[in-house]
Amino acid sequence: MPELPEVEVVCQGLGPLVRTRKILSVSFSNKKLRKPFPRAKMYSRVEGSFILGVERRAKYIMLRLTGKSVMLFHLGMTGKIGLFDRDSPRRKHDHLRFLLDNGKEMRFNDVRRFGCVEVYSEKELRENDPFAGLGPEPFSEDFSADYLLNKARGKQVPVKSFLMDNRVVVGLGNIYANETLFAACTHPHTPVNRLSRLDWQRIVTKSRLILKKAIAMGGSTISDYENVSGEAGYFQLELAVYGRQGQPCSRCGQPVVRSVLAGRATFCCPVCQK
DNA sequence: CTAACTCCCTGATAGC
DNA sequence: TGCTATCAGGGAGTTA
Repeated sequence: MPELPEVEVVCQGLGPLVRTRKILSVSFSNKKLRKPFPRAKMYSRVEGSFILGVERRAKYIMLRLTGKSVMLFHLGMTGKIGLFDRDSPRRKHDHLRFLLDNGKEMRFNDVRRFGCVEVYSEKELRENDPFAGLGPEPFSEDFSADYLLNKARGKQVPVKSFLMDNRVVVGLGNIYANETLFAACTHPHTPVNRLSRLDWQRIVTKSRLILKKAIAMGGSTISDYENVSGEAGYFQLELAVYGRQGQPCSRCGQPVVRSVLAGRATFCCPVCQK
């Protein structure tokens, strides 16, 4: 489900709903997510704490808590966070429930269980940074044509796989990597060492444009993404190539072609993207 | 080292 | 109706 725009929309929606709220108790399902629940830390660091704020880093949702604690959520492919009345019926695949001091419950639901939840103290965060090794945020100055040109030196990975690599840049997943390359007129299979500084500049500019627009439109709902209020996004209506194999390219009318790159569905217009 | 492949898991959909 | 195969927004780990 969620790439940078979807995670950003969730964070923006969640913040006002939970900021200043106290977490009274935590409940777990009997199935583990990608990693086992950090139960001990949930009881010692999360229960009884207040939520100070919600931020996004890469595709993580970060809740800052009193007591110098941080709780991280990763939505994986099908993770969802929502606010519900404490007595409302639980849904299938609700794996975590946080009872708040206003009668609401924050619930983490994840069908495929590729998501995860972690709890850190600020000290642990500094000493054992879970974000170490991640590349820059797409909207940061560090994400530049020069940076990419340098990072790509001597590598032959296809540019689409490169953009989806967290160590290169965070937040771009399969949808937005495909869309960025279409907008930048760059073929997804191009080995990265063949791209010029100008090519990279186009990629930087277009990726930011697309991510920004996707955030403004509430993200892309392909099958089941929804924001904290259970609403779908609209950016899927704007997708130029993702999922559109056989349909005419919006620029030249030739059919969009689907291929597979590193096991991921890849879409491009072989005429417009060189 | 790089790049490709495999696996984690459930559910929707297509084809027989 | 029901079976089987394929595919899905991510990412970590293994293999050649």
